[in-house]
Amino acid sequence: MPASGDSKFSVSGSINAVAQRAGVSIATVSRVMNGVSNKASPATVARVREAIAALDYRPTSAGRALRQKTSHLVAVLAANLANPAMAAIAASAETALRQKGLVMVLCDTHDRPDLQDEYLREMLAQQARAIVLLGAVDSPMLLKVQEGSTPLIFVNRRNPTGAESAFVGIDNRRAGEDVAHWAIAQGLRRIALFHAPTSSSATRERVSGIIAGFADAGAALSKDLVLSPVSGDHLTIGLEAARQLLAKGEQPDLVICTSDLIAFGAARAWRELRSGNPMPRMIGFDDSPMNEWLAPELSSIRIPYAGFGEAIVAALMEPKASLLTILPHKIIERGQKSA
Amino acid sequence: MPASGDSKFSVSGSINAVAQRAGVSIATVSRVMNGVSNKASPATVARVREAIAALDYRPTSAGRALRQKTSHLVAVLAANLANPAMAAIAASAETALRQKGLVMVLCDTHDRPDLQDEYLREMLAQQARAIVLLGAVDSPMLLKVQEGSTPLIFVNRRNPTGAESAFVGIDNRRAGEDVAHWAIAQGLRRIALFHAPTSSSATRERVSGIIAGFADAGAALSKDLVLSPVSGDHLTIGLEAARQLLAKGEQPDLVICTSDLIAFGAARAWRELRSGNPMPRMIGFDDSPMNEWLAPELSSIRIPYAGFGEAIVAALMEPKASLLTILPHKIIERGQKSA
DNA sequence: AATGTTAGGGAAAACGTTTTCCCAAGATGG
DNA sequence: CCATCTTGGGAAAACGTTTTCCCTAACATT
Repeated sequence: MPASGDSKFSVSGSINAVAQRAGVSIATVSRVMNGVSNKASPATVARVREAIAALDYRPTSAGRALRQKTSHLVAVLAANLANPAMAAIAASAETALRQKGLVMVLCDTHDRPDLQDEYLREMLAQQARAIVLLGAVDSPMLLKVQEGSTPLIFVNRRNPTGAESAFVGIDNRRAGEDVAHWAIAQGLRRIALFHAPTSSSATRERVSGIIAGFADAGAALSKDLVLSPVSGDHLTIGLEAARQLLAKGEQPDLVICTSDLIAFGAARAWRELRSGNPMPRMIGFDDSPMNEWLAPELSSIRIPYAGFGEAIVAALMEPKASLLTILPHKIIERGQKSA
Repeated sequence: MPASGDSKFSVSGSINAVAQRAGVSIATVSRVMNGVSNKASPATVARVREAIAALDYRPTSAGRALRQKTSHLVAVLAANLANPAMAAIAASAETALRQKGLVMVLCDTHDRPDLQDEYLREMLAQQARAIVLLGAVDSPMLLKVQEGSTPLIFVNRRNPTGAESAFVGIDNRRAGEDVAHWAIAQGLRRIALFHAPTSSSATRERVSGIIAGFADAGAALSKDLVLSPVSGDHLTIGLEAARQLLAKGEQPDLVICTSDLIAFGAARAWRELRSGNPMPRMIGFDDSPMNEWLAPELSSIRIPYAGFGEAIVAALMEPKASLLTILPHKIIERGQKSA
């Protein structure tokens, strides 16, 4: 039994210093830290706590990770950090994870399968506690990872491999229908739809919801007002689509865009056109946090960013309880000529 | 000497599997991976490489971190991820780090000392290779950390503790002067200045540059057009400042804002004012990537986001060579009534 | 009084790497 | 032909935790 004062020399591992100061073994220190309740008397716990505080000790994560075969890292692989909506979701996730003592590692896959795979590999090597895919894309490693034991959580876009996986997001199909019904209720008749590639389930569901919504109301969309230019980012898609539409001499009452970024791009096309065509009303999806400040004319389907963090954490903690978390969306109307 | 085929049972540690397959010891596998050149014959290297590829092996980072007392993680503590400019810098950093085999851990300190400290602690525990402070705030842990051996890199804002540290950013003072000279050259006379709290060195330097620039030209700024409301985020600062100005019945030719976010907030005040006051010309700092699409009337000092990543990595690799990295800025003019 | 049972806590193994010693055999130099 | 390097590579220590055993006392139960 070491007397509580005999610290002739300190042994390696900072936990040793704590143990020495508290006059206990490192096993006890570890147990106190991890809240193993039935293995230490209140007095011992107090002594250890004091020592931890006094030495400002925090266990080195490598040692822990090595032993437990898992780290405190939670990987968030985002498809596009330049999208303020994704950044907002990431920020919310980070706060929620932090409260559980987890650390977010944020990566930008740029929607590229190869980069996503690279990150998946790396995060497996890091023994990430879980991997959150904020806009996943189909990729070879994704298949392998879901065979492993690392929890996978899909946010916004569903698992592109088709397997059933934890999902957090809004009901995109329903949101699409809501937009259609709203447009009809507003008396808007000539409707254009600009959308991203349908490889993303979110876009696919939104588009089908919109089309179905109009069809149900007997006001089917005109095919040649539905545009989906192949192009890199959403901003450019919007710009391109708008140019194509304008080139046809069309002037819709409402432009529906499957993301706010597409709407931003489209708006630019009308703005740059000095020929006096008025900008049509527009509605997007996501309601980027900046909209309130920068896009006063853009209506949007607001997704509850702030809620994503909690939902992700819940999906992580209760893998089975919440396989599917559908958050509520709502239409934010802006730019009415008269209210 | 194990025959290359005798894998009766696999030993723990995936590196063992590789070693067995290649018919060498784990030491050799490790050496091959880490490029210790003089310790393996070309034939052996080839066999090991083959085994690594075949087994899709990647060393577990915990083992490595434990032994080497450092990880591949580079922490980036950002003051505000909702600011698209910061997000862009983070994205650039991530790409650059990735290319060096490093992994970025991105955290949002919300400009709060307590959160910054919490993250600093955590990243020390993670044995982060380096800590990048993208907008640091003064905090107790910061003092301690700089006594340690973990490299600290300050981006945008200089080390608030006053100690000399690696810095990456633009010449804010000079940028401020440039804005003043540009305004004068444009013939703009009645100038308002909205700025954030001067606790940030970036803001401080910008403000002093602006004031000096006007003073040098014999056109000193009028004190009561310089506004700096105390308020949480920059958007609100801008909104508040504009409202205060409008309440005074002032209508400036140009509003200079020390960040684009402030300008966004200010613009909103004018927009919401239905009394017909035309929106003055505005110029901000940072030139958020979205400006090109969303803020066609806002001029701005563009900082080269894309260059930050490389600069940060350089500061990391050559600690002494590049203690101070000053990147070039440039004025982006927008919203001239006639060009 | 003998026998569980439980609370409290220590010793040591285990986790997967990297790296320090070692060592054998061939090459080189005298 | 002996001594000395060099080259190639293995055995084992070390890194800082967590966790599995183990042990001792004290207490409760027959």
